[in-house]
Amino acid sequence: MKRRVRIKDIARMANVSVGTVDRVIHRRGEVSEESFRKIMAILEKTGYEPNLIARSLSSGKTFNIVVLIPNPAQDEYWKMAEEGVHLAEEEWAHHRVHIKISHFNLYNKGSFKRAAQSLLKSNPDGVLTAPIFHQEALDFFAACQKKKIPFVLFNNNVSENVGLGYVGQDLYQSGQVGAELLQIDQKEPGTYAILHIYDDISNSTHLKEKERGFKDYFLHLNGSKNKVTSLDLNMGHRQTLEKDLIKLLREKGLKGLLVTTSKGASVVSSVLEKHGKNGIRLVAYDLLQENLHYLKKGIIDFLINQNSRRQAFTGVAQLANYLVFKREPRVPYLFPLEIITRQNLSSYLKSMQH
Amino acid sequence: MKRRVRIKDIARMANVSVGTVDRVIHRRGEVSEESFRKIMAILEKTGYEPNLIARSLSSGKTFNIVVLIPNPAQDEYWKMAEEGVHLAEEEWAHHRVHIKISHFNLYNKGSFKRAAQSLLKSNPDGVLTAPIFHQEALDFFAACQKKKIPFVLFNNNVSENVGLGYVGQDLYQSGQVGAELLQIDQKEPGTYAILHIYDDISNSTHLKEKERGFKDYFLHLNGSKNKVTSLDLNMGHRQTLEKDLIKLLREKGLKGLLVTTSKGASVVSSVLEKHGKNGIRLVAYDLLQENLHYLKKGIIDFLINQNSRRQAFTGVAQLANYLVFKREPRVPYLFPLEIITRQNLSSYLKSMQH
DNA sequence: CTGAAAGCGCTAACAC
DNA sequence: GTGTTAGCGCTTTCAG
Repeated sequence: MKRRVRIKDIARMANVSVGTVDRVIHRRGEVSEESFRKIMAILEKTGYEPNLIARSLSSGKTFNIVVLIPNPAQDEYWKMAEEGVHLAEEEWAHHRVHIKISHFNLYNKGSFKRAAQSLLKSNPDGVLTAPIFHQEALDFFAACQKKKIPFVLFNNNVSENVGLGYVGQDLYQSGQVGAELLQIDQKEPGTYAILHIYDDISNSTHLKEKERGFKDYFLHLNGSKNKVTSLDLNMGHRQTLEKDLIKLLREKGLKGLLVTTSKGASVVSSVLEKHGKNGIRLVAYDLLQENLHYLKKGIIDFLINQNSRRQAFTGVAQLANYLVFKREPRVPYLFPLEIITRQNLSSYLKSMQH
Repeated sequence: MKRRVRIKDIARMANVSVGTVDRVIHRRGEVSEESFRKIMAILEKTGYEPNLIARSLSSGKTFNIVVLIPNPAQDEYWKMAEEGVHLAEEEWAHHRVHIKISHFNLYNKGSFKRAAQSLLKSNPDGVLTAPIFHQEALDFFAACQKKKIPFVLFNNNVSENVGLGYVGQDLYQSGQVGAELLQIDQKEPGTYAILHIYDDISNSTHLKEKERGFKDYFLHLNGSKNKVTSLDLNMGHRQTLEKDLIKLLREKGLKGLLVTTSKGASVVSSVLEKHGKNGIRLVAYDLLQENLHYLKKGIIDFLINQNSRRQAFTGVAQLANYLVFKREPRVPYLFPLEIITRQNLSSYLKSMQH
């Protein structure tokens, strides 16, 4: 059980001081050609690996990370994300990583812009955010770049991502999985709908990504004669929403619905429950309380778990690893598309306790 | 951004030295009533949290963990488990945790006993193992207890578990999920079979747990007129195996098969492929190469991912956390029952790269 | 009972 | 260019 080689060991072997070794390890220059070569050789030969724990302890740096996410009071999904941030906060506190959470209104681009503005003023060492508003996010990222503030995205990606990375699911594939779950074992062709249900305004560039996957799935299904539609519904106008929904449900041959927003599932579920399920399959997103309720009841057939909690946790970890240990995140950090049924639900709930 | 309070701060506030503070923190005694009280009060008030990183760095202790698992050459499932161990090894090396892997023959109780014996002689600080052989495992655990060696189980639990904890899935529930996946959207009652397929000998107390869940699922299905059977097949006798299998496949009304061993899936798949799938649903375990092949081909309909890699990784982590940071593992550490389909498979493969 | 001091492995400021 | 040294926060030994 031979111990790891330390800087001190390298120094002795090279007949130099630890200071010099440190300089070549960090390529800080001010080292003679000769020493550099010799030390590098020994580093190689011994397979030196720095003790990152000691490094972080000694460096004495502190880091401020800002997490910019929707207000958790508006949405259980974002509440779970915030929990993940708090978990990460505890974990990284030992490394002097401090986290500040900044909220914006999920349905108000202006609030995002304002929050982003004041965030920039505080000159954080890193930023984690969910780029819900496409254009506004791009502007923000440009500002971050100018100020050389590293940033990580989660929940949804933007194709122009120039940050440190993305943590989350492949939304296109997510749409495909949703489609598959609706279509499994359906013998007859029929109608399948993808529903975007939001509050107030649509901010849905990333929901369209799910829609693409959804539609492509049916397109590539060999010889399928299915009809595929999409529908945008506003939770703000509950009356119209229900009317539109019921109209859809009445359509003959309707086989399945995929609801893209985690919040929208309960609305659809309640209507479907009143109207009668009639074998119409329903797939939705995330382990929100209401969704669990309808899953257990059999109104929702499958949930796809986006795990905002772990996404946020991982997002912070990516950033902190970069700052503290200079570990460049491998991009993107893709999450599995977890399928939740009535039977495996409890195993997911239990595993979330960790 | 006020910094965390350190031992040094506490000491100053209490007008004592850091040594004394350390003594009360660790209840090492040799401290006057008065000092103890005063320091405790300050500890409380300031909400002192030790810096575990610094603690581990300073303590200078090294730990030897032995991982006792089946030979990875025998089985891809165990190969993945070993990968997880290696990952954990890297991660914990900074904390002076050394890991030694010891193999036994998956089909030979004697080899387990021997490996366990010699393991005990090395007096490790902790043990992680998969208790494949029930009775032998119990004997081994008793020995560990006597020598006060903490141990963690993974892959399958034993009800008499007196160790530090269990890392893995709930096998009873696993059987239920398997049953559900076979039964989803089946309109007519029919026959469902659970197959235990092993090499040489059966070591299957834990497979029976899956069987219990499987059977109970159908039992509790309201008003179901399904027939449920179980079958033990020996891969060593390929001829008999195929004959028995084909006999089963010919049974009228056969709707679905659950294969409990990850290795068995490919055998059943190949037979099913030759014989014709005829709408017989097949559910199996784990992301083995061959299983992926048959999943993509549509022979296997669903896989349940046991994630031996992450199980082993987590098992080591539980043990290391206990040894290094004295963190008592919350028991048991249950893993989700992940459902893999053709569409979400790639998301799992990608997410495994982390 | 208590304090002082050395040291874990590494960084960084400061001499020479 | 290079070596020395003082920490980072905590543990542990050794005087007293």
